[in-house]
Amino acid sequence: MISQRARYAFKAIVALARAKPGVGLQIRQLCEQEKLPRKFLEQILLSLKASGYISSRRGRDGGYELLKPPDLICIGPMLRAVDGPIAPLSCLSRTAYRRCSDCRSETHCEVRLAFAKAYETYLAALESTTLAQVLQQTDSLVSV
Amino acid sequence: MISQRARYAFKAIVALARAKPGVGLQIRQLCEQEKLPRKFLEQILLSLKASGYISSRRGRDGGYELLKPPDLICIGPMLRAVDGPIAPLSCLSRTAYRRCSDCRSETHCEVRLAFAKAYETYLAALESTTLAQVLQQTDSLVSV
DNA sequence: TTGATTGTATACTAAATCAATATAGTATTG
DNA sequence: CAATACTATATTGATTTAGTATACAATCAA
Repeated sequence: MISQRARYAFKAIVALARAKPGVGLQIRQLCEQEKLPRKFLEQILLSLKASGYISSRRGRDGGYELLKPPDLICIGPMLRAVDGPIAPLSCLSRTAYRRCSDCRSETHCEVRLAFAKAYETYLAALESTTLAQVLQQTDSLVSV
Repeated sequence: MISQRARYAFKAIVALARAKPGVGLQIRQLCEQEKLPRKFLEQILLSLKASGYISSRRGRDGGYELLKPPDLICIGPMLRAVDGPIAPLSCLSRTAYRRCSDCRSETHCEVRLAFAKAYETYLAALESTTLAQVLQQTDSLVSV
C-alpha cells in the first residue's frame, strides 16, 4: 500500500494539472476540492516543491503551480519522491539498493528471484505511464 | 517493501521445500542455515502453519514440513498470507477492498487509474509464479 | 515415569513510521 | 500595516514492526 501522504500528493498534483496554467491553485482550494487535511497537505506540497514538481508564490494572491508539463511527469518517480523506494526488496531497488545482511549469494537468492520479474514489469509500467496519459484516460470516461 | 517477516517466511518456505520430504527441518536448523532470529521465526512458522503452508510435529524428533508441493505454491498468495494485502491502494485490492472515503467517483479516480494497470501486471506475475519455478530457476544458475 | 527436547501460545517492549496538529514565523499585496 | 498565503519545525497519538520473554504442552528415549 502506498501511504496516505502519497495518495494526497497525487491528488494535489492531479488538481494542479487540471488548473489553469499560469494561475494554479491555493492550498485552500486544494484541500476543499479534494477533501484533504490542510496542514498535512502543506507539508506534502513543500516536499513536492523540494523535489521540483511544483512552484509556489507567497502572499495574498499566492498559490501553487505545476512546474513540468503532465506528459513529462511519470507516476513512478513521483511515487518514489514522496514515499521512498518502490521495490519489494532493497536488493532489487535501483535508487536505494542495499544488500541483505543475511544472504549468501544475491544472484542465487530465491526470494529475490521470486520478485524480480514481477517487480520489473511493475516498475516499467509505473515509469512509463505519464500524468498526461492518466488525465486523458479519465477524461475519455466522462460519459460512463 | 515487503516486511522482514515476509522475507523470513519466504526463506523458511524455500528451505523446507529443499529439505527431504517426509523429514522436514527443525527450527534450530532453519535459523542456523538462514541466519534468522529464532523466536521471531517461531511466530512466523506458526502463522504459516495457520494458513496451511506447513505442518509441524512436536517432541524430540519434531520439526516442520511443507504441506503443499512447490508447484502448487504461488508467490502472491503466500505474500498476502504473511503481509496482508498487496495492492498499492485499498480500492484496487481484491481480497481487502475498501473504498477511499475521500473520492467522488471510483471509476474516474486518477490515482486509482494511475496504478491500476501496473498493479494488474504485478499481481498477475506474483500469482502465476510458483515456488517450484523459482527453485528451478535458482538451480539452473548453479554454475554461474 | 521422568526429563530432555521441540513446538505452542501469549504477553510484552523498544523503536520506527504514519498521519496528522500546533506554533511561530516570512513574504506579498491592497 | 493588516490580511492572506506559504514556510519551517516541533510535537503528538496511534499503529506497525521486529523482535524478546515467559510459561506451557506434546513427544520420545532411557
